[in-house]
Amino acid sequence: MITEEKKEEKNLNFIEEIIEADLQSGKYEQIVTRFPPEPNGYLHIGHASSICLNFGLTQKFPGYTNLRFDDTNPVTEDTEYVESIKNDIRWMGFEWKNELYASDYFDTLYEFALKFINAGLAYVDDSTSEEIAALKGTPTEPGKDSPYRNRSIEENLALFEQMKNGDFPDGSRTLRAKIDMAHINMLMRDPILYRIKHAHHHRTGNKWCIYPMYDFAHGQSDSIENVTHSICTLEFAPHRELYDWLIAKLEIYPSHQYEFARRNLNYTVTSKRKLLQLVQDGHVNGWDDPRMPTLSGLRRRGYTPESIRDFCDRIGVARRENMIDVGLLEFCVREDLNKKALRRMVVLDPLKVLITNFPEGVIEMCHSENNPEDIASGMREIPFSREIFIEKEDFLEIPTKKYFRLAPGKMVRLKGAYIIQCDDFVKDENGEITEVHCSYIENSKSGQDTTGINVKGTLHWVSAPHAVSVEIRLYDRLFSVENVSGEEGDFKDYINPESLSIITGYAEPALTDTKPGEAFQFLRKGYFATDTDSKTEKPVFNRTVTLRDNWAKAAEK
RNA sequence: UGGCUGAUGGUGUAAUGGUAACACAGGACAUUUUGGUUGUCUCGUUCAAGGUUCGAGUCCUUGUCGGCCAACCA
Repeated sequence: MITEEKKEEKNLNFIEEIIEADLQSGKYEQIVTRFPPEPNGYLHIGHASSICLNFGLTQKFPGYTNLRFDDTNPVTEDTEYVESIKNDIRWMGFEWKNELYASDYFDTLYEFALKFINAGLAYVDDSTSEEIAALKGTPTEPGKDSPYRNRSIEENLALFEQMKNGDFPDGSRTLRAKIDMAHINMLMRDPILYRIKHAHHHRTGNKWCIYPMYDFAHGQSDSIENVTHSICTLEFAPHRELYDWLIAKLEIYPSHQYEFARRNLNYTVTSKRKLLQLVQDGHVNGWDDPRMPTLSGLRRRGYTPESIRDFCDRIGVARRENMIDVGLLEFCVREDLNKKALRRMVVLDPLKVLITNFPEGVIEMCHSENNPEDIASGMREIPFSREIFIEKEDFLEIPTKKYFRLAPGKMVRLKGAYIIQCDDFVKDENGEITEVHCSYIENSKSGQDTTGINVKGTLHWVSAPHAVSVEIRLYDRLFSVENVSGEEGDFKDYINPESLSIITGYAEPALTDTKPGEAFQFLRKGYFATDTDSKTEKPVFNRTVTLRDNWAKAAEK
């Protein structure tokens, strides 16, 4: 027990190690982190890592986590996204201390800009974006000073005031920091601090027509909020130098930035730009399409927050490039659902079976456990009759070796009911098997079997007259290649055309009592979740994930 | 010809100068009224070359390979 605890404490990721050291040295008594989404899209599985990291840190160490919307670009942002983001974070099981917005600081940020101008550290540049780019240089060549770089403080003040007042059109002027056009770090070559955008902002409305850039808003917001550990992804590492420089020159609270590698999942994309395109071009049915790697899509698909948190724990946090197998995500949801999901029998591809020695018109009730992993979930009744459906793939005219399902002369157990033996089958003119004739073995009923017969196969089934038709949506991976962004050309060329197929299934009556979001295991078929489209008269289910299938694996070889 | 950053089984993550480990994936067996679950076993790893050291995945040097950096995006 003691060694186990010790081990758990010892296995810290690199950020936790930094925090542990900061706490131990007395640098901080508590930590403050923040989750800083831009409200320009829905949260996806990659964000889940960041959420678990930022919120998890302040569960593990003293302190708290804020939610801060990084809303400095009004043209792409919207309250719809704000709401979905808040909803998704709560669904994941986390609660923020303060709900904050970078736009709350626009006045302060404007003051900061003035301070910079007065200190001779910022200037208004009349150059076009092309001119700015041309003078910027390249990673190997230094840039050149803008002709507007040495305006007087008074002129800069006046011009910036006019920018704020809306005297200039979009793109005509910017406010730039005066740092060093020859700096080895491109981001330090007089970065743009403010730009003109005559656009309506989702929170400040039309109050502003100039908006701060990320670099002049993010670190400043961190500082205003006394964020101790500002955690972001690796591509922001070069920004850190600017982050620190701005805070130092402003002489404000020194937050510190730490970067970790974003988590990449194979067979999927996690770029808001690409996800937006999938939605807008109609390749999927919205942000919450169950094929989407968005949290709302995963939720609708049937993934549980527990399984996603477990996934994030397992993949950990590091600084190296990675490509995580979606198989791990699937493992996590199976493990969670195995404990929770009620078992139901649903035939997806029916084949009629006639129990020839079972009396016509008789209905016999069978019983089966709702979940063998959870005795408390109880039992349910299942009607049995002379005519049932089994899965087409569960009968073979000529069985292959090691096939222990139904075949002429063979016996199988019907789950929760009788052992049956196949006596005969019927083919249509196309050679298609349309019906199988069996006889049930007396005294072999589940729970009161006195026959001593041992069968290898157990099949799921449903009584034909009692079968309820339900809509079932089967999903496959959205992309057919492992590393979508590693491929040439348009990523949409790699969309899997068979990512969705809709079929009708035949369910036992107990399944009809369901509400959207509920999870079931369809015996031998997989985990399914009731869809938001589901109605009492027409239930709809999404396949979350199939069961592990060793037989299918063996059959492939 | 630049800067920053990284490299441990197929994948992801540990090992903080002292026996390279855990999980997933793969394979085998057992159990099983779900070919599920569970259990047992198994496979396989330090980018390379030098150096320091009694001892190097870890420290040093050089090299190789990967990622990121020239949006009025974040």
